[in-house]
Amino acid sequence: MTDPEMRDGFELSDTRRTLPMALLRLRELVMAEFRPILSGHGVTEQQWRVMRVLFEVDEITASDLADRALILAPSLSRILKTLEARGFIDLGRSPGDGRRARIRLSDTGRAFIRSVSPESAAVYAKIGERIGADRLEKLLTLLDQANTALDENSTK
Amino acid sequence: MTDPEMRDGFELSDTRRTLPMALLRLRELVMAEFRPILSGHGVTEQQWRVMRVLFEVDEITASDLADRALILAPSLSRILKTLEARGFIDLGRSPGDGRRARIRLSDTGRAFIRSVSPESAAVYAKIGERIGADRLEKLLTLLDQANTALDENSTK
DNA sequence: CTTGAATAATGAACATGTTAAGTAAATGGT
DNA sequence: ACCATTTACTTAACATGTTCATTATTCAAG
Repeated sequence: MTDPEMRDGFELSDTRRTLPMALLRLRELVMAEFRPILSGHGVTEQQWRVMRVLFEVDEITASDLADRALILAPSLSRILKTLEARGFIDLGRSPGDGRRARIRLSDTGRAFIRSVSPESAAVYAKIGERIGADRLEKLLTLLDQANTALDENSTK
Repeated sequence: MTDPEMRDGFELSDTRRTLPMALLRLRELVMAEFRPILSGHGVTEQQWRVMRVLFEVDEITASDLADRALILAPSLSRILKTLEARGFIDLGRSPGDGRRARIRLSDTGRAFIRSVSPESAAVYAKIGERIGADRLEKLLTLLDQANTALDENSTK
């Protein structure tokens, strides 16, 4: 414990009620439900995220993929190698710009997503029920608003 | 893109509006503000989290510390070694139970926390302003409620 | 057309996440 | 007292996070 008398306005908040911890805690609880499914199919959470994005876009650059999957470029490089080795994706180069990678989900990868989707969607639905549909909606909205608020005066 | 006609009630949500992604995205934005401070003082986010908890409890077990800092036991083992090598913590064994570790923040560690606290608290306050005080409160409350909802029928 | 700066991706090094296996100390029955 | 089980922690192995350096292209002057 800290001395209760030294209150100068710059104390740290209780670790149990800070935004970063609250976000991390909930995320861990949610992912604890998904992880068994994914590992049961032999993919990590991040590999799944990458393929999910690819499932939505048909073709994308590494930078854009990294942005949308919330994965740093160096991590993505490694993940793409793994996914290509498994035949889940096709890697190429952008015709117009030789620096850019062109990434696509293969038919195998697409079939894989489809095969895991029902389980994943079912778990997500169950989570939604436990939290409560309207509460979840409010939460997503607030998260989105906070996101926008912090993203504005960013370095971009 | 997926065929729009195959809607069987088990489709995946748009990756940009799922709870795990929203939580991760906001967390990354928040931590992006803190990371420069912490790395400027030579500690990682996780090391800081561990020391923050130790700052609050004076003495704790490895398991309990792992729970409160949201760090898995194997990671914690490594982190504790690092922190001990820097002289930030004192490691011992519980007198009553030889299996349990007894972990305490050293005076050096305590002084370190105090020296970084003002910057950390200032950043947290700035984030609170950007998001809005009442919105942040609502967010923390919702996060806590969702947390409780998912934690109840857990395996414990 | 050449060269220096910017961009996209990768490689390297170390810290952490994640799961499984291993070790040592307590616990509960017999 | 003995022994199988449980508990608390540690190691190991591999994937990812994080920062910095490097390579390959492209771009932008000049």
